[in-house]
Amino acid sequence: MAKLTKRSDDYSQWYNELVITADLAENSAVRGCMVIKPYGYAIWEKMQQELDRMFKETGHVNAYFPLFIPKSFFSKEASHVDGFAKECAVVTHYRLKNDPDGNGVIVDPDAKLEEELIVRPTSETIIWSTYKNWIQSYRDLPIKCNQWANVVRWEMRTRLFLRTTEFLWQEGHTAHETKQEAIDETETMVQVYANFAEQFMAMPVLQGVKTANERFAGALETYTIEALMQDGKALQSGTSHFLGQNFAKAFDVKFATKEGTEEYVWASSWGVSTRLMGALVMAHSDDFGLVLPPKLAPIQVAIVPIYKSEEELNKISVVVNEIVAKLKKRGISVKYDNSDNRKPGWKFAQYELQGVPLRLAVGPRDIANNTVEVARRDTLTKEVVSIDGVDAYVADLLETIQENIYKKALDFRTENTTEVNSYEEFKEVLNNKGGFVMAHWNGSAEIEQKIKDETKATIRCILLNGDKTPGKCMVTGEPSAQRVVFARAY
RNA sequence: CGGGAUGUAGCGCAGUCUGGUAGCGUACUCGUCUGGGGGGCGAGGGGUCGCAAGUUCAAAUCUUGUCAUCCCGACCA
Repeated sequence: MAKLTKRSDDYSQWYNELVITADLAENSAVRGCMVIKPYGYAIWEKMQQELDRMFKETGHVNAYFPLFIPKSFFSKEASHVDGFAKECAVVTHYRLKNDPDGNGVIVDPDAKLEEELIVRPTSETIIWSTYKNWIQSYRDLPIKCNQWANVVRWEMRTRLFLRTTEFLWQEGHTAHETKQEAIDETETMVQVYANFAEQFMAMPVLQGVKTANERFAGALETYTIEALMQDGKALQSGTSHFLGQNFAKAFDVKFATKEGTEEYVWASSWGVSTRLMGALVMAHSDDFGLVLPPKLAPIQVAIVPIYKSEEELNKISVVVNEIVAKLKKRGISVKYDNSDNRKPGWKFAQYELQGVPLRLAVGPRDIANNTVEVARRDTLTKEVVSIDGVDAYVADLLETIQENIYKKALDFRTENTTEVNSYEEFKEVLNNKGGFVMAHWNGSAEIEQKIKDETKATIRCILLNGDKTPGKCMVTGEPSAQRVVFARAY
């Protein structure tokens, strides 16, 4: 297998090669759609597992809504249509037939649907048309549903995990009695995402709200978590939307209050997608391959035996099997790779490429000395330690690695966050350094657009708990309430 | 949808200009020596050259058409 392109040579090629060679995903026969391979899917499953647990802890339940949405539902919320209309796949027919000219099958023109169906790009409309039937009184509220699903957005250009035509995600949709309750829910969920990103992905994120330009189609407020990739570009990694009463009004969802009056329901929606896989890859990995945080690694420890003869392997296996049993007892996922069709050197390189946090090697020398060689993926360092107590050692080390890669990412972000006070300085930092640029802005959509047109940088968010010192807009000199976060983004 | 490029073995590519036996690397199969960082040697299997028409004694190579993919731009989680 050839060496990866270096990040410094071509970051985007490095990413593409890494996703494929680490066996996470590949392009499929369908344009813009990917095949998530077992190793990549195993990481996604671990993400799902943790997120699902966090959703349930915060009072949510899972449900499932249809893939298809009647076209008429879509037109009910005006800004929502505007946002998604350009990227919707549409089902127009329900039957094929044999081509009378003998060229395989064709769409049967007699099987045209009376009402065309949209393949969901997101499910607000189908869900709110359903919630209408579920909600009569305040006693029916709140409703806090999540669904794990696939969605389709017909993108022009796609990249594995970062932007694909079909992708997997979860979408939470909640209905509340009061405005404040819906806002609280929106904020709770962006906090859940931030906790997940930091504690499990070891990826520091900024929390903030989007400007009107960047807001979700149909939302009154969009909260976001923004992560910084190693090439200095930002990646929106999760969003949580306060939808106000927009969808309740569009679908006529009202409830009877305690006082006997009738009110529209307040709503939120929130989601993260397989894009998180892209974030995970770009946050930690290096020129040797993937670096996975132990908490999300499908294999936390790989053990490679080094032997000449079969009897030597048997001796090693006895010792290794004990180690495996002890590690499993601690809940550590371990793979003893005693396959004989690859050489140790090949296995070392392979586990490195796939980001396995720890690799143990056991050979005749170790058997003689009662030792094992422990290699860390994050630092690429090796140590020889005693087999006695190796399980405790490994358990500690996995925690250390989790912390270390988080710290490394956090240091990187700190180094690549720059305050600027003039538009000149702003452009200079963007072009020469990248990263998050903290600058004052007058709050107008026009200036935001002008900056985007001139520099390709967008406002990633307005920090929830950032520095609130006022200043002057870097472009117009007008008053600004606080600095906002700019960056070039994926 | 605009600009650029590419379709030849599972993968990566050469061969195309100048038409004449289908090639290389890697992967795969068998044997053997090996094994503490992507092994060595020997033997072997695998391709209607994207598809369709045309020119020619002869087309991967020339002509026309067509399909697909990738990269760069506008859209986006």
